[in-house]
Amino acid sequence: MSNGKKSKSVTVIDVAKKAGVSKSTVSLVITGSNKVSDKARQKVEKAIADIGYVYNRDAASLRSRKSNLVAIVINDLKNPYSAQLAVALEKQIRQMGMFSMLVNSDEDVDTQTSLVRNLKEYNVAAFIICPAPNTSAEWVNSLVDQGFPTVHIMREVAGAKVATVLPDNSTGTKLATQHLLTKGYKNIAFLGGNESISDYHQRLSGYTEAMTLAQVPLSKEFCVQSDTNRNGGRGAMEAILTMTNDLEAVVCFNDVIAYGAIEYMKSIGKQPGKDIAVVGFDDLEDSRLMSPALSTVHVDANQIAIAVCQILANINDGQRNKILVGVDLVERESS
Amino acid sequence: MSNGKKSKSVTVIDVAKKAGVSKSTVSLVITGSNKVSDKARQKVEKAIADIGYVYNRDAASLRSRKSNLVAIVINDLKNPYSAQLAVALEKQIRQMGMFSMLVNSDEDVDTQTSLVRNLKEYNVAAFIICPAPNTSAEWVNSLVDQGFPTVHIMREVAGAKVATVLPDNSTGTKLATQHLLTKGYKNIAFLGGNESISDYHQRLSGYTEAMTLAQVPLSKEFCVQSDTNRNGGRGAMEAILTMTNDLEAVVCFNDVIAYGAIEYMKSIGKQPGKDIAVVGFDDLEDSRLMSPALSTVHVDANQIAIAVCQILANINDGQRNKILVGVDLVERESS
DNA sequence: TGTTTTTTTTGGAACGTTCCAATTTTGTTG
DNA sequence: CAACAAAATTGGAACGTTCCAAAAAAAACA
Repeated sequence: MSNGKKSKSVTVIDVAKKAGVSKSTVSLVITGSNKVSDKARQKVEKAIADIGYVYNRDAASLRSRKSNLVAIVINDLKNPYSAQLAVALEKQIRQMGMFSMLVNSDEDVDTQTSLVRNLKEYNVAAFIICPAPNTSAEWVNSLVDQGFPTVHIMREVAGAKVATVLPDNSTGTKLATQHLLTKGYKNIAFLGGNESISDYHQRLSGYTEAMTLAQVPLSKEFCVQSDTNRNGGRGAMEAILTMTNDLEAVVCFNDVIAYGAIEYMKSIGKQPGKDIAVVGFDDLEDSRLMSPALSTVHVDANQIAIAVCQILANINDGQRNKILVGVDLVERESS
Repeated sequence: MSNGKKSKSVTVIDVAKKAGVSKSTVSLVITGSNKVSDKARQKVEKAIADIGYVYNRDAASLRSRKSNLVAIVINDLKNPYSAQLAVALEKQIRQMGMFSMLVNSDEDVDTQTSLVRNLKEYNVAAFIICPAPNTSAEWVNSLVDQGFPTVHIMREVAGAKVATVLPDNSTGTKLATQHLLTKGYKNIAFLGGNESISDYHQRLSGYTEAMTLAQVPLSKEFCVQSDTNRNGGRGAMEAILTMTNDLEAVVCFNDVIAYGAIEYMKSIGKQPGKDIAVVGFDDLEDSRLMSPALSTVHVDANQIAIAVCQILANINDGQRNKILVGVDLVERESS
């Protein structure tokens, strides 16, 4: 890519000449001002089309000190829920008249740091970040203090003074667990996830709360941590089934874990929903389509995106709220 | 997001003052020039750190007419293979010293048009596009003619004069089909996909070529088109199984289709790999992890990303090559 | 040391836009 | 139609950087 240098470009002055007006008028038309006559506007618009003019946002942004670029820093694009969320955010941001750019930290905090450093140089108007593990509160706070409007999603960073949008994790697993309890199961395990991410604690607490409320004794062996991928779910299910024969149901940290768990069950001839009930978390598209369809906690990505944009729209008020987005239990064949 | 306007910023001049040199020297340090003394460089670097200076790429890009932003326009981020590809591209682009921004057209050609129009305004150095269905050759050609280095990936646009990187689709399905033929199967169907995307034809042709070479008669009913998602695969398998009882094996348009097909098979008590052999295309991570593991055609996203970057690095030579990236058949339990 | 060569540093102009204050045009009113 | 108010238009300055040609400093040489 030798350099990416462009030859000389068509500017607002060329447009002005062609349209027989001043560059200022052209600028007013471009920025959609209402203090320009229809006649002038039409002349300018025609000239722009004729001459093949391309707006230069670098110049505009330099001069006006404004930007309509919103950066979305996703932790792991390969995760289907992250992708879904990214798409929802992109759509919502575009509806605000902003332009979104997506980057992927790949769960690596150094990559995240480097990405954000670069994005600052590009003069982004706001950051939407799903923080990588080990993101430090100091780093986040300094970003905010530098004046960059910032919203965290999905995960909390302890000690960070930043607006955050989360699904109501604990209510989700609580609903899931109560659903299983209502069906009469007592030996219910909590499967997968691991302590290094904030939502693990929240989801685990919903499970323990429901169990405690129902006065069902908790056992440590019934909480098996794992990597948050399919393999992790498979391994976690294997681990628990080697420990006990009485398992009746599992609440999984997320759908992908549930997929792995179900796979292991099937491989040893156990039927999900019959031999062992399974509930997931996220409600990925596949969960509805698979067979047996997976019961799961639905987290609406659009609602999260909307909440994020509401915060961004009012961020100058200095709000640093935490918004919990509601979740629903979706009962399907696996429970 | 009222506006995103920043207060007055620390500039290269402030750094110069602090370091006791001229702004030109600061600029040389920032851009990594080698014609600056170590002493000066150190002073500048210290000043930058002390004063909290942030490089303004808008100004730099305006003045230098260069950019190191590469736009990746993905057709459908929710598709797991697309996400994998996006991540691989991002990584490779970063290794070139460029910065990538990702946007999603969601298979909609109007969205794609609008995104690219915007990205031009942001002065991107290059476009990597996985074209949405119905992308017109004129549009692509005009983009290229305007001087924007452009590479298409995964899909061809008929008549477009643009560098393109594709997996060797026809070889992939040919290998898959020959593998099934070698196992002694004759009644082999081609499942899923649809004519509106260019790779469908290529993958179908690999299948027909292998069948023809082996002198196995082709039947039209054995090519069932479908949506390219899990549901589509399920429906396609159902459709073919209501037509015939003799089906021995299927070559699927991609892995996701294969997942749906397998799901339907299981739901009616047929075992993939035993009753009917199944081969996919893409080699998603799940294909290796699922049970039975899916035989499939492996398409290495990293290789595609590398090929794309090679083209970008030499694009000023006016190359508009088509690069076919090699594929491998991965034999697993499903066949 | 004086002279030449090489390396390093420098101030002003330029990139394409928006802002601003001032000017011109248009519209309104008595 | 004159006098004023409102609306529309305008040219120059500014945003923060890089480029360039020229000056200054350092190094090399006789």
